[in-house]
Amino acid sequence: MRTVFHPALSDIPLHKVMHALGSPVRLAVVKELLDGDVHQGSEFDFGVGQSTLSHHVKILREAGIVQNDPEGNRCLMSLRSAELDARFPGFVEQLRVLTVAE
Amino acid sequence: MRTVFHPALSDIPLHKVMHALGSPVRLAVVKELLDGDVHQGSEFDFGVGQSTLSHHVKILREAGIVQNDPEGNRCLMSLRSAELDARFPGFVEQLRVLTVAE
DNA sequence: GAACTCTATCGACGTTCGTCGATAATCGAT
DNA sequence: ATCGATTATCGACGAACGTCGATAGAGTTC
Repeated sequence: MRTVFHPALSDIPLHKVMHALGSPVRLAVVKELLDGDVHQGSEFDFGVGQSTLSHHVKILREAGIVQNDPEGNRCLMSLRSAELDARFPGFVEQLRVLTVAE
Repeated sequence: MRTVFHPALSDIPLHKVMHALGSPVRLAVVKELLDGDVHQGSEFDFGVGQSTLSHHVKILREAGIVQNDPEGNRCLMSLRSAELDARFPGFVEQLRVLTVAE
């Protein structure tokens, strides 16, 4: 968990963000993070194994969606709301609306 | 092109829409359709072959994003804006904003 | 009806994806 | 120092994806 690389949002094309959100598991993660809090990997249970969830989190991070900080043992993560909103204005709020509806 | 099946938007989960938009070619198609007009397959050139484009259009149709009508020889298509907006309020307008920015 | 245009489908191919289990590393608690 | 919890990485596997070229059908035009 050492070298946690977070790409600049300016490097992320829209289709990559869409692709990252195009999976039930990853969308579920994002939905949890939309409350703005910092969450830990172990609190999630979306019916996939631990290594699979870790994999999905990595994809969300590399798509610029999730901020991922190791703290002690745990995998802390949160939405990169401000940066996402600067790059894709209104998109985070839109996600909030859409995921509530589901 | 006979049996053009269009799924009900109520059957489409959000992650499927996201997945459909998670490809450069398909996003480019949608971007063109955002003007609200009816477009024809042959007017697009996104650097992929004809069969590939046809494939992508099918995916967009099956994701509920595109209305696809055969008329004579041609493959006419348009955004299912109203239905999308009913199912995912604000999303079409959001797409308009985001794709203009790119 | 012959030639041409537009499109869908097919089969193929390599690539990416989603998943798992096993392993190892790190940390906290005992 | 040991145990338990949390996580990242690895190797594997089948499934899905993106692409192509070839083919065939349906319309249009001549």
